[in-house]
Amino acid sequence: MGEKSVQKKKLILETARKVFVEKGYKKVTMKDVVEACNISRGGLYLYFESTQQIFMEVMKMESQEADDVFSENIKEDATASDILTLFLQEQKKEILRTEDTLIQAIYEFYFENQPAKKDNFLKHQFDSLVKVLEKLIEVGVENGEFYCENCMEAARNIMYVLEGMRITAQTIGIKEEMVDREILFILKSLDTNVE
Amino acid sequence: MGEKSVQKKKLILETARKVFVEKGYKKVTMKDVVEACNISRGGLYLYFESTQQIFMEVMKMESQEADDVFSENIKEDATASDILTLFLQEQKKEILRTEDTLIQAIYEFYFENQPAKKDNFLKHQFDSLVKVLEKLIEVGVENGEFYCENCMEAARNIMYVLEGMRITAQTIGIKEEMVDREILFILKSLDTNVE
Amino acid sequence: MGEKSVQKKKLILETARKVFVEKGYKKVTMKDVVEACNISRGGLYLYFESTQQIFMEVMKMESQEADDVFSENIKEDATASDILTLFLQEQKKEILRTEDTLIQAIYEFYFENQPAKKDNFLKHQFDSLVKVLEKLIEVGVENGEFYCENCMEAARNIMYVLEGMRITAQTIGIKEEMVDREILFILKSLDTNVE
Amino acid sequence: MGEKSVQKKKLILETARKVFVEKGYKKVTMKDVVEACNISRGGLYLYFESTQQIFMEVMKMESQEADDVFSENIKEDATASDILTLFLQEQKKEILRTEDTLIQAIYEFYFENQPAKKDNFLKHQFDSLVKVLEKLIEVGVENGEFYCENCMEAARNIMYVLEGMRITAQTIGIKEEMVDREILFILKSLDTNVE
DNA sequence: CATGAATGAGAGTTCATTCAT
DNA sequence: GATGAATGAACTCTCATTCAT
Repeated sequence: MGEKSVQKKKLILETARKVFVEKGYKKVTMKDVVEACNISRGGLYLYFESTQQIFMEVMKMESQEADDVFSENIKEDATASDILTLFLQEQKKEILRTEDTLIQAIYEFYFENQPAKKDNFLKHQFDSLVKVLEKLIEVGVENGEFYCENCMEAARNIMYVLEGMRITAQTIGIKEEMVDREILFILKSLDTNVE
Repeated sequence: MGEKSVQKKKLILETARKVFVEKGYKKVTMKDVVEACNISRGGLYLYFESTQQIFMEVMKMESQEADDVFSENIKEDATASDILTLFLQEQKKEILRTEDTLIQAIYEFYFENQPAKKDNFLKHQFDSLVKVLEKLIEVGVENGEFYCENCMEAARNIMYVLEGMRITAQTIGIKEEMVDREILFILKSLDTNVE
Repeated sequence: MGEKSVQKKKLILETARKVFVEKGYKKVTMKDVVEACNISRGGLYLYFESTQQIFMEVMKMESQEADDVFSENIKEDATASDILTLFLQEQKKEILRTEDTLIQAIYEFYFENQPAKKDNFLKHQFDSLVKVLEKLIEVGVENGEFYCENCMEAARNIMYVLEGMRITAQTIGIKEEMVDREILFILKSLDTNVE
Repeated sequence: MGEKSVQKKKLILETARKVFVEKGYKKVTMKDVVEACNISRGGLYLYFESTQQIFMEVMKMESQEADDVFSENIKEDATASDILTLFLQEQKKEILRTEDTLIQAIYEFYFENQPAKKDNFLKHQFDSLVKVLEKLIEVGVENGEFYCENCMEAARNIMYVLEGMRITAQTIGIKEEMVDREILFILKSLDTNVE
């Protein structure tokens, strides 16, 4: 595949992403993508053979781009507490974002294409965030920033709370105030001196 | 609509439920329901005019049936701690159940049919469970069974954790062990004397 | 068929008439009639087996009722000219009436159920009106009221003009002014002293 | 749409025309057209989205083709009388033609799609023929070919007579002899020296 | 590589007609 | 007689997918 093809493929993925953001996963048809991309019906099939394949590549692209945003914002002299707060603020943003987000499409995708598959992007992300949090809490405890009786469980618990808010935001809606209360609750449970 | 019709309608709903369990919400067609019910194409339209309508009635039926299961199991002399434990065990069962559950379909439905509608069954259920938990914790604290610094937030936090596990179970999978750990974490955070 | 049945049949026909007035002939379904009549689906079939049959009976009913309206309005001492004028005014009313008229339905019916059938209600009506006009003109000529070079043809010609206006009114519309001009044209051609 | 598509579109219109000739307007379904054209179900939708659209284009095609037929037959040295006679002969042919004519379908179409719309093909045709006749009679009178007391009304009157015969032919039938008599009647009323 | 016309399977929906009650 | 539930044929419309150019 030449340079040009790579460009085109990328263009298709970026346009398709918008379609998935708009319509979720299941509802999207090859026709939708073709029309959004302004390419020919047959043309799309040269690059992708199903919406499933397209979506998987969209997610891959998405995760590559998103990975670094968080780490970029960490200052050199940041404390564990700083980093955790920053992380939770990022999560809050994502939870409350209702536009330009693939989250519904991703959930839908994993409903259809059941768990346990090796390249479960969602699982990978979840697990790696758990690890980051565990490390962070460990460091925070060592520094005396945090105090917790069940530190080992805290990281995973935080992730479930975040997931819970994420799905709640998508289905029954959630107010910013509620997200803030939960973040505070999390920080307090680590015995930080938040007010 | 006579007595017989009511029977048939119920039969359709029960059969349709199975279809939704199997295929989720969006994928289900009127044809699917027709075939599962072994009725004629036109026959279904005598009772329902869309899969959306069918699904909403299935949810209503489901919630009516489910409502009492929990309360039936509460013993006369149960402590707040007993009841909370029972509640969490019920939730655990639901979270881990991957067969015969409407959960994916419900999420899908609410992706498609956005929040804020008065008859948002999911929201109603969430809110009422929050209230139940709040009351329970309040009673538990009064009895000296629970101790917590942020009692007011605990109820809602528990719900988000449960929601988080529920969606996690559906998308990336969750092991029983993990659910147990979270339940324990919750109980410990209320300072019960769980070991 | 008992007295009661006769009543019911008449009720159906009257209601069905409204439906035909509203929707024309071809578009009307048995279902439409059933719903308009507030009777059961099966019930209608006890009396009629198709919309065609219903429509034919509606037309029969219609023609029976309409027959005498014209003759009732003729005064004892009316001249041929008076009667012709009265007739043309009646026709004008019918041509301009766009509500509560079966005319479109009737045309549609005869498009579908081709000419020459014995009981062609439209043909019968046309022919009898031609005869009435012929007689009228004959009398008028004898009385010296009318003068015409081609009297024998005049009657039929008038009928075609009226038919032409009738269909024009239904398809491309016609203004009252135009109808008046044609009526005047007809009267002048009979050399009446119309101004 | 390429050259080839234009060809195919035309082919569809020509085939569809036959279907409308055969079945009228309302009764024709997209399926009928698909089957008559020997194309695929979906194929037709690439070109047209409803029978209404198809029919309107069929009428447009028809009128374009018909426009010139009349004018082509007019000789250089034709008198007004010649032209009028030619015109009436053409009309006679059309009135008596019961095969291969769209007339019923057109009436049906305009029953359904009521008057006053700008692109009312029937109205346009009627009005322009009135004008042609008016001009013709004017010229004829100037030349001394015609004599008439109500020349201004004659043109429109002729059109109504023709329309009347046209609809009569379609509903209750008309014999050639009758058409001839009316044509003669018209010519005589213009005081031409017809025998 | 790219196009877009063409196909045909399949979903939604409506109704004439029947038939057990 | 009367009902209305049930059936199944027929129609509309949409798309994934192919293929000649």
